[in-house]
Amino acid sequence: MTLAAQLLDWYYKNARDLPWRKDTDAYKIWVSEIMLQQTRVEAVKGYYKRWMERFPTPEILAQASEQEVLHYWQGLGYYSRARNLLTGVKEVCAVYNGKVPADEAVIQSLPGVGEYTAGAIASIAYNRPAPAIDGNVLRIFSRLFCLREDIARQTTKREVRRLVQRHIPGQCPGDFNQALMDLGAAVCIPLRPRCQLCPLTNLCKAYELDIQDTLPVRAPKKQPLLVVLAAGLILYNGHYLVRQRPETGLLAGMWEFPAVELTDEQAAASELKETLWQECRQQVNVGTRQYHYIHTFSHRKWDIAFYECQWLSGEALPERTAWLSADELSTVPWAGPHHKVAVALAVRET
DNA sequence: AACGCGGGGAC
DNA sequence: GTCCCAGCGTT
Repeated sequence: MTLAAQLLDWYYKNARDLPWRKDTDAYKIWVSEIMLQQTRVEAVKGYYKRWMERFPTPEILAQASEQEVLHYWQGLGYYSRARNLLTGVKEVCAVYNGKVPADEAVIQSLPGVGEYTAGAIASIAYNRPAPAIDGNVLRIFSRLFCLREDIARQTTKREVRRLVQRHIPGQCPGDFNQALMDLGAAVCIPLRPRCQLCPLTNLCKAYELDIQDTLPVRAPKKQPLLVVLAAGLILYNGHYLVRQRPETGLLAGMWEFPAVELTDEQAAASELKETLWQECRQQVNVGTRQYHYIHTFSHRKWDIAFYECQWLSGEALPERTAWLSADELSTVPWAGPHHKVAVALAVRET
Protein backbone atom coordinates (compact mmCIF):
# COMPACT_ATOMS: atom_id res chain seq x y z
CA MET A 1 0.00 0.00 0.00
CA THR A 2 1.09 3.53 -0.74
CA LEU A 3 1.25 6.31 1.81
CA ALA A 4 -1.81 7.91 0.20
CA ALA A 5 -3.80 4.66 0.28
CA GLN A 6 -3.04 4.06 3.94
CA LEU A 7 -3.91 7.64 4.80
CA LEU A 8 -7.15 7.64 2.79
CA ASP A 9 -8.30 4.34 4.32
CA TRP A 10 -7.92 5.94 7.71
CA TYR A 11 -9.58 9.16 6.56
CA TYR A 12 -12.69 7.50 5.18
CA LYS A 13 -13.26 5.90 8.58
CA ASN A 14 -12.30 8.91 10.72
CA ALA A 15 -13.07 12.06 8.73
CA ARG A 16 -14.58 14.86 10.78
CA ASP A 17 -18.07 16.01 9.92
CA LEU A 18 -17.49 19.72 9.25
CA PRO A 19 -19.92 22.38 7.97
CA TRP A 20 -17.74 23.18 4.93
CA ARG A 21 -17.51 19.54 3.89
CA LYS A 22 -21.17 19.25 2.85
CA ASP A 23 -20.29 20.11 -0.74
CA THR A 24 -17.32 21.34 -2.75
CA ASP A 25 -18.63 24.74 -3.85
CA ALA A 26 -15.46 26.74 -4.43
CA TYR A 27 -16.77 29.88 -2.71
CA LYS A 28 -17.60 27.91 0.44
CA ILE A 29 -14.22 26.20 0.42
CA TRP A 30 -12.60 29.58 -0.05
CA VAL A 31 -14.42 31.15 2.89
CA SER A 32 -13.66 28.18 5.13
CA GLU A 33 -9.97 28.16 4.22
CA ILE A 34 -9.60 31.87 4.94
CA MET A 35 -11.35 31.52 8.29
CA LEU A 36 -9.16 28.51 9.14
CA GLN A 37 -5.88 30.35 8.59
CA GLN A 38 -4.08 30.22 11.94
CA THR A 39 -7.43 29.43 13.54
CA ARG A 40 -8.73 26.22 15.06
CA VAL A 41 -11.64 24.32 13.59
CA GLU A 42 -13.78 24.69 16.71
CA ALA A 43 -13.43 28.47 16.64
CA VAL A 44 -14.44 28.64 12.98
CA LYS A 45 -17.61 26.51 12.96
CA GLY A 46 -19.99 29.13 14.34
CA TYR A 47 -18.54 31.98 12.29
CA TYR A 48 -18.76 29.89 9.12
CA LYS A 49 -22.42 29.02 9.66
CA ARG A 50 -23.43 32.61 10.41
CA TRP A 51 -21.42 33.81 7.42
CA MET A 52 -23.10 31.41 5.01
CA GLU A 53 -26.55 32.37 6.22
CA ARG A 54 -25.81 36.03 5.53
CA PHE A 55 -23.40 35.73 2.57
CA PRO A 56 -24.35 32.47 0.79
CA THR A 57 -22.92 33.49 -2.60
CA PRO A 58 -20.06 35.64 -3.94
CA GLU A 59 -22.61 38.05 -5.42
CA ILE A 60 -24.26 38.68 -2.06
CA LEU A 61 -20.96 39.12 -0.26
CA ALA A 62 -19.67 41.46 -2.96
CA GLN A 63 -22.54 43.85 -2.23
CA ALA A 64 -21.92 43.99 1.53
CA SER A 65 -20.19 46.87 3.29
CA GLU A 66 -16.77 46.43 4.85
CA GLN A 67 -18.23 47.38 8.24
CA GLU A 68 -20.83 44.62 8.08
CA VAL A 69 -18.22 42.11 6.95
CA LEU A 70 -15.97 43.10 9.85
CA HIS A 71 -18.91 42.74 12.20
CA TYR A 72 -19.40 39.15 11.08
CA TRP A 73 -15.66 38.59 11.59
CA GLN A 74 -15.55 40.28 15.00
CA GLY A 75 -13.73 38.07 17.50
CA LEU A 76 -12.17 35.75 14.92
CA GLY A 77 -8.96 37.79 14.62
CA TYR A 78 -6.63 38.69 11.76
CA TYR A 79 -9.17 41.10 10.31
CA SER A 80 -7.26 41.73 7.09
CA ARG A 81 -8.54 38.28 6.15
CA ALA A 82 -12.08 39.65 6.07
CA ARG A 83 -11.19 42.72 4.00
CA ASN A 84 -9.12 40.68 1.56
CA LEU A 85 -11.95 38.18 1.20
CA LEU A 86 -14.37 40.98 0.40
CA THR A 87 -11.94 42.49 -2.10
CA GLY A 88 -11.31 39.10 -3.66
CA VAL A 89 -14.98 38.26 -4.01
CA LYS A 90 -15.59 41.59 -5.71
CA GLU A 91 -12.80 40.71 -8.12
CA VAL A 92 -14.30 37.28 -8.78
CA CYS A 93 -17.68 38.86 -9.52
CA ALA A 94 -16.25 41.59 -11.73
CA VAL A 95 -13.56 39.66 -13.58
CA TYR A 96 -14.59 35.99 -13.42
CA ASN A 97 -18.35 36.36 -13.67
CA GLY A 98 -18.89 35.27 -10.07
CA LYS A 99 -17.16 31.93 -10.60
CA VAL A 100 -14.07 31.18 -8.51
CA PRO A 101 -11.24 30.36 -10.96
CA ALA A 102 -10.06 26.73 -11.07
CA ASP A 103 -6.44 27.38 -11.98
CA GLU A 104 -4.19 27.31 -8.93
CA ALA A 105 -2.04 30.25 -10.03
CA VAL A 106 -5.10 32.38 -10.73
CA ILE A 107 -6.62 31.47 -7.37
CA GLN A 108 -3.40 32.50 -5.67
CA SER A 109 -3.55 35.88 -7.35
CA LEU A 110 -6.63 36.73 -5.25
CA PRO A 111 -5.91 38.89 -2.21
CA GLY A 112 -5.43 36.93 1.00
CA VAL A 113 -4.87 33.68 -0.92
CA GLY A 114 -1.34 32.36 -0.65
CA GLU A 115 0.34 29.12 -1.62
CA TYR A 116 -1.45 27.00 0.96
CA THR A 117 -4.97 28.35 0.41
CA ALA A 118 -4.67 28.22 -3.38
CA GLY A 119 -3.67 24.56 -3.16
CA ALA A 120 -6.50 23.79 -0.75
CA ILE A 121 -9.15 25.40 -2.97
CA ALA A 122 -7.76 23.88 -6.18
CA SER A 123 -7.60 20.39 -4.71
CA ILE A 124 -10.82 20.35 -2.69
CA ALA A 125 -13.11 22.30 -5.01
CA TYR A 126 -11.61 21.41 -8.39
CA ASN A 127 -9.86 18.09 -7.81
CA ARG A 128 -6.49 19.45 -8.90
CA PRO A 129 -3.44 17.54 -7.56
CA ALA A 130 -2.09 20.60 -5.72
CA PRO A 131 -0.22 20.37 -2.42
CA ALA A 132 -1.60 22.39 0.50
CA ILE A 133 1.27 22.84 2.91
CA ASP A 134 0.10 24.13 6.27
CA GLY A 135 1.30 23.66 9.82
CA ASN A 136 -0.21 20.17 10.01
CA VAL A 137 1.52 18.99 6.86
CA LEU A 138 4.85 20.48 7.92
CA ARG A 139 4.57 18.68 11.25
CA ILE A 140 3.49 15.35 9.77
CA PHE A 141 6.14 15.29 7.05
CA SER A 142 8.90 16.50 9.33
CA ARG A 143 8.15 13.42 11.42
CA LEU A 144 7.57 10.99 8.54
CA PHE A 145 10.89 11.87 6.95
CA CYS A 146 12.74 13.06 10.00
CA LEU A 147 13.38 16.61 8.79
CA ARG A 148 15.39 18.37 11.48
CA GLU A 149 15.49 21.82 9.92
CA ASP A 150 13.34 24.65 11.30
CA ILE A 151 9.94 24.23 9.61
CA ALA A 152 9.68 28.01 9.29
CA ARG A 153 12.56 27.99 6.79
CA GLN A 154 11.77 28.29 3.11
CA THR A 155 14.08 25.38 2.29
CA THR A 156 12.18 23.11 4.66
CA LYS A 157 8.87 24.10 3.13
CA ARG A 158 10.22 23.45 -0.36
CA GLU A 159 11.42 20.02 0.75
CA VAL A 160 8.01 19.18 2.22
CA ARG A 161 6.33 20.44 -0.92
CA ARG A 162 8.50 18.12 -3.00
CA LEU A 163 7.62 15.18 -0.76
CA VAL A 164 3.88 15.92 -0.79
CA GLN A 165 3.98 16.30 -4.57
CA ARG A 166 5.47 12.84 -4.77
CA HIS A 167 2.73 11.26 -2.64
CA ILE A 168 -0.41 13.14 -3.60
CA PRO A 169 -2.87 10.89 -5.47
CA GLY A 170 -4.29 11.98 -8.81
CA GLN A 171 -7.75 10.64 -8.03
CA CYS A 172 -8.71 12.45 -4.84
CA PRO A 173 -6.13 15.10 -3.99
CA GLY A 174 -8.68 17.07 -1.97
CA ASP A 175 -9.40 14.12 0.30
CA PHE A 176 -5.67 13.51 0.64
CA ASN A 177 -5.04 17.09 1.73
CA GLN A 178 -7.97 17.08 4.14
CA ALA A 179 -6.87 13.71 5.49
CA LEU A 180 -3.54 15.29 6.41
CA MET A 181 -5.42 18.06 8.26
CA ASP A 182 -7.47 15.56 10.24
CA LEU A 183 -4.43 13.43 10.99
CA GLY A 184 -2.57 16.50 12.20
CA ALA A 185 -5.48 17.62 14.34
CA ALA A 186 -6.29 14.29 15.98
CA VAL A 187 -3.22 12.01 15.78
CA CYS A 188 0.01 13.66 14.71
CA ILE A 189 -0.56 16.51 17.15
CA PRO A 190 2.17 18.96 18.23
CA LEU A 191 2.68 17.59 21.76
CA ARG A 192 2.72 13.88 22.61
CA PRO A 193 1.57 12.54 19.21
CA ARG A 194 -0.83 9.58 19.43
CA CYS A 195 1.26 7.21 17.35
CA GLN A 196 -0.80 4.20 18.49
CA LEU A 197 -3.69 5.59 16.43
CA CYS A 198 -1.62 6.52 13.40
CA PRO A 199 -2.09 4.72 10.06
CA LEU A 200 1.39 5.71 8.90
CA THR A 201 3.70 4.45 11.64
CA ASN A 202 5.12 1.80 9.33
CA LEU A 203 6.42 4.64 7.15
CA CYS A 204 7.43 7.09 9.87
CA LYS A 205 11.16 7.57 10.41
CA ALA A 206 10.64 9.58 13.57
CA TYR A 207 8.50 6.78 15.01
CA GLU A 208 11.12 4.23 14.05
CA LEU A 209 13.75 6.24 15.93
CA ASP A 210 11.30 7.16 18.71
CA ILE A 211 12.09 10.86 18.32
CA GLN A 212 8.60 12.02 17.31
CA ASP A 213 8.43 14.18 20.44
CA THR A 214 11.44 16.21 19.30
CA LEU A 215 9.91 17.11 15.92
CA PRO A 216 9.16 19.41 14.28
CA VAL A 217 11.91 21.89 15.06
CA ARG A 218 10.64 25.44 15.35
CA ALA A 219 12.46 28.61 16.33
CA PRO A 220 11.21 30.08 19.63
CA LYS A 221 9.10 33.22 19.27
CA LYS A 222 9.77 36.34 21.26
CA GLN A 223 7.34 37.52 23.87
CA PRO A 224 4.82 40.29 23.15
CA LEU A 225 5.60 43.91 23.98
CA LEU A 226 3.64 45.37 26.90
CA VAL A 227 1.51 48.41 26.06
CA VAL A 228 -0.30 50.27 28.85
CA LEU A 229 -3.47 52.08 27.78
CA ALA A 230 -6.12 54.28 29.35
CA ALA A 231 -9.53 54.54 27.67
CA GLY A 232 -12.37 56.97 28.38
CA LEU A 233 -16.04 56.14 28.80
CA ILE A 234 -17.79 59.41 28.03
CA LEU A 235 -21.57 59.35 28.32
CA TYR A 236 -23.37 62.48 27.18
CA ASN A 237 -27.06 62.78 26.49
CA GLY A 238 -27.47 58.98 26.42
CA HIS A 239 -24.63 58.48 23.93
CA TYR A 240 -21.08 57.15 24.28
CA LEU A 241 -18.07 58.68 22.54
CA VAL A 242 -16.42 56.13 20.25
CA ARG A 243 -14.03 56.16 17.35
CA GLN A 244 -12.86 53.98 14.51
CA ARG A 245 -9.27 52.80 14.38
CA PRO A 246 -7.09 53.65 11.34
CA GLU A 247 -7.48 51.75 8.06
CA THR A 248 -4.18 49.97 8.56
CA GLY A 249 -2.37 48.34 11.44
CA LEU A 250 -3.62 46.50 14.49
CA LEU A 251 -7.41 45.99 14.54
CA ALA A 252 -7.76 48.18 11.46
CA GLY A 253 -11.21 49.70 10.98
CA MET A 254 -12.54 48.33 14.27
CA TRP A 255 -14.18 50.60 16.84
CA GLU A 256 -12.98 51.52 20.32
CA PHE A 257 -13.50 53.90 23.17
CA PRO A 258 -10.98 56.75 22.84
CA ALA A 259 -7.71 55.63 24.38
CA VAL A 260 -4.16 56.77 24.90
CA GLU A 261 -0.94 54.83 25.26
CA LEU A 262 0.75 55.62 28.55
CA THR A 263 4.42 55.95 29.25
CA ASP A 264 3.70 56.70 32.90
CA GLU A 265 0.81 54.73 34.34
CA GLN A 266 0.44 57.27 37.15
CA ALA A 267 -0.42 59.95 34.61
CA ALA A 268 -3.44 58.10 33.23
CA ALA A 269 -6.00 60.77 34.12
CA SER A 270 -4.08 63.74 32.75
CA GLU A 271 -2.94 61.90 29.63
CA LEU A 272 -6.47 60.74 28.90
CA LYS A 273 -7.94 64.21 29.43
CA GLU A 274 -5.34 65.71 27.10
CA THR A 275 -5.90 63.09 24.40
CA LEU A 276 -9.68 63.47 24.49
CA TRP A 277 -9.25 67.15 23.84
CA GLN A 278 -6.53 66.85 21.20
CA GLU A 279 -8.03 63.93 19.26
CA CYS A 280 -11.77 64.14 19.97
CA ARG A 281 -12.23 67.85 20.80
CA GLN A 282 -14.10 67.08 24.02
CA GLN A 283 -13.44 68.51 27.47
CA VAL A 284 -13.96 66.01 30.26
CA ASN A 285 -13.10 65.28 33.84
CA VAL A 286 -11.61 61.81 34.26
CA GLY A 287 -13.33 59.86 37.02
CA THR A 288 -12.88 56.41 38.45
CA ARG A 289 -11.55 53.26 36.84
CA GLN A 290 -14.42 50.97 35.86
CA TYR A 291 -12.87 48.08 33.92
CA HIS A 292 -9.41 46.64 33.56
CA TYR A 293 -8.19 43.97 31.11
CA ILE A 294 -4.97 42.26 30.14
CA HIS A 295 -5.35 41.32 26.49
CA THR A 296 -2.58 39.43 24.71
CA PHE A 297 -2.15 39.54 20.95
CA SER A 298 0.49 37.60 19.04
CA HIS A 299 2.98 40.45 19.32
CA ARG A 300 1.48 42.93 21.83
CA LYS A 301 0.09 42.75 25.32
CA TRP A 302 -2.43 45.41 26.21
CA ASP A 303 -2.86 46.47 29.82
CA ILE A 304 -5.96 48.60 29.35
CA ALA A 305 -8.04 50.44 31.94
CA PHE A 306 -11.39 52.10 31.22
CA TYR A 307 -12.19 55.30 33.10
CA GLU A 308 -15.65 56.76 33.57
CA CYS A 309 -15.47 60.39 32.46
CA GLN A 310 -17.69 63.39 33.09
CA TRP A 311 -18.43 65.34 29.92
CA LEU A 312 -18.01 69.10 30.26
CA SER A 313 -18.12 70.60 26.75
CA GLY A 314 -17.02 69.90 23.23
CA GLU A 315 -16.57 71.03 19.66
CA ALA A 316 -17.69 69.24 16.49
CA LEU A 317 -16.42 65.65 16.30
CA PRO A 318 -13.43 64.85 14.07
CA GLU A 319 -13.60 62.19 11.32
CA ARG A 320 -14.05 58.54 12.37
CA THR A 321 -15.50 59.64 15.72
CA ALA A 322 -19.14 59.32 16.78
CA TRP A 323 -21.66 59.37 19.58
CA LEU A 324 -23.44 56.00 19.85
CA SER A 325 -26.49 55.19 21.94
CA ALA A 326 -26.42 52.06 24.10
CA ASP A 327 -28.51 50.28 21.49
CA GLU A 328 -26.10 51.22 18.74
CA LEU A 329 -23.09 49.81 20.58
CA SER A 330 -23.85 46.34 19.22
CA THR A 331 -23.93 47.52 15.61
CA VAL A 332 -20.22 48.23 15.06
CA PRO A 333 -17.23 45.85 15.01
CA TRP A 334 -15.26 46.27 18.24
CA ALA A 335 -11.52 46.19 18.82
CA GLY A 336 -10.52 43.36 21.16
CA PRO A 337 -11.23 44.11 24.82
CA HIS A 338 -13.35 47.13 23.94
CA HIS A 339 -16.05 44.66 22.94
CA LYS A 340 -16.40 43.39 26.50
CA VAL A 341 -16.91 46.91 27.78
CA ALA A 342 -19.39 47.72 25.03
CA VAL A 343 -21.43 44.66 25.99
CA ALA A 344 -21.29 45.59 29.67
CA LEU A 345 -22.45 49.15 28.97
CA ALA A 346 -25.30 47.97 26.74
CA VAL A 347 -26.45 45.61 29.47
CA ARG A 348 -26.17 48.29 32.14
CA GLU A 349 -28.50 50.45 30.08
CA THR A 350 -31.29 47.87 30.05
C1' DA B 1 14.32 36.31 6.36
C1' DA B 2 11.84 38.87 9.69
C1' DC B 3 7.96 41.00 11.19
C1' DG B 4 2.95 42.55 11.79
C1' DC B 5 -1.33 40.68 12.44
C1' DG B 6 -6.01 37.90 17.05
C1' DG B 7 -7.93 35.09 19.71
C1' DG B 8 -8.69 31.06 22.19
C1' DG B 9 -8.36 26.05 23.41
C1' DA B 10 -5.39 22.42 25.25
C1' DC B 11 -2.02 21.33 28.46
C1' DG C 1 1.62 30.33 32.58
C1' DT C 2 3.08 28.13 27.29
C1' DC C 3 2.15 26.53 22.74
C1' DC C 4 0.29 27.07 18.38
C1' DC C 5 -3.27 26.74 15.34
C1' DA C 6 -6.23 24.52 7.60
C1' DG C 7 -1.03 31.68 6.75
C1' DC C 8 -0.61 36.02 4.20
C1' DG C 9 1.28 40.51 3.04
C1' DT C 10 4.82 43.81 3.74
C1' DT C 11 9.39 45.24 4.49
